[in-house]
Amino acid sequence: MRLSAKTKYGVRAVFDIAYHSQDDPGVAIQAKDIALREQIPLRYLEQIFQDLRRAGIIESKRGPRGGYLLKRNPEDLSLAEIVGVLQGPIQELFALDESDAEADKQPTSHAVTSALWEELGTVLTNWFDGITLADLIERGNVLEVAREPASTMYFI
Amino acid sequence: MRLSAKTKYGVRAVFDIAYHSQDDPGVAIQAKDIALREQIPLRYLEQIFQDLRRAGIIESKRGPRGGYLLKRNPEDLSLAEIVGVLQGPIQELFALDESDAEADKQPTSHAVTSALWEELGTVLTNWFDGITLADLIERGNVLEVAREPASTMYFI
DNA sequence: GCTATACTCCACTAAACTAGTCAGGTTCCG
DNA sequence: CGGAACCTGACTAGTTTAGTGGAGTATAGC
Repeated sequence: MRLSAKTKYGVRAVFDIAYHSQDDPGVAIQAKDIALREQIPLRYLEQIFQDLRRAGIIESKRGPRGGYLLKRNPEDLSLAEIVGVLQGPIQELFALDESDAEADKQPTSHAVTSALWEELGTVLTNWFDGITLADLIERGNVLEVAREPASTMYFI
Repeated sequence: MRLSAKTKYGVRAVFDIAYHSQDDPGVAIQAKDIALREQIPLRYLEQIFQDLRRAGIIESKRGPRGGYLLKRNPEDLSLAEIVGVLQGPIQELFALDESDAEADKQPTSHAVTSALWEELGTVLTNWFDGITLADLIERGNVLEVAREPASTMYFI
């Protein structure tokens, strides 16, 4: 039940976009740069971005000076959404299968534990819902996380 | 990151022991009966019980009239311990690997997200810590979960 | 319009993990 | 001492994870 690398990468990547476009939200951040800064395999990162794009969390621009942008304001983007896209809905992480669920209507021990997992799902969902990208940006600012330049700048 | 079948089985199995030995905590509950009631493959259940026994959560009695017993009072046994044995420590579920952890000392985006996962781990740990077997027994009593007789009773 | 750049789509795979299964052994109650 | 019940460790089919790779498409800038 470990948190998957995909999710960790995804959250960090979205944070990276948000953090590096604080001043100018209109400029696209390139996957190449993100991969470099965040230590994520480029091809894998591209795959992750496809998921996030299809889910409407980011949008993409092709061609030279292309890249990725947040589709919404950081204040309106919760961790729950990002994690939900990359790992599946949080509430379902602890849910039972269909087959198990049927047995739960009778008062068996299933009824006790399934209620438990559902509560847990709710606790987690609320936690993830309560954290926005804006919160993460602020944390980054407080910690004075370096805002590294884009790789292309080195070659001007 | 789904909750594994092993954990779900394990929690239900321990609950089953606790629930069926409410009156007489000294009597051993047999794996065969638990497997039957809780719909768990017997051989797999035995494997789970070995983990729990080695972790000091339950103890076993061999031979005829053998079976499994809680090693502690239900009030002193938290969900955190059971889940911790079967899935690994809860705090580590969201933790990073060694390799990632090194990068976190510098103020990079890693520092932001790793702090996040640590907080999440703490939230979860606290939640699991706060639920004891005694709580589950009470829930079972409230729901009037049937206390089925041992299978051996059918053959007297 | 050409071309380099950057995203896009789809297929593939090695390694790890999950959810069991199986065979044979040990203990100990009656 | 027989058989009920737990004990130990190996084994495996199927799934998931964490990538890699190739070929294609859109576009900015000359």
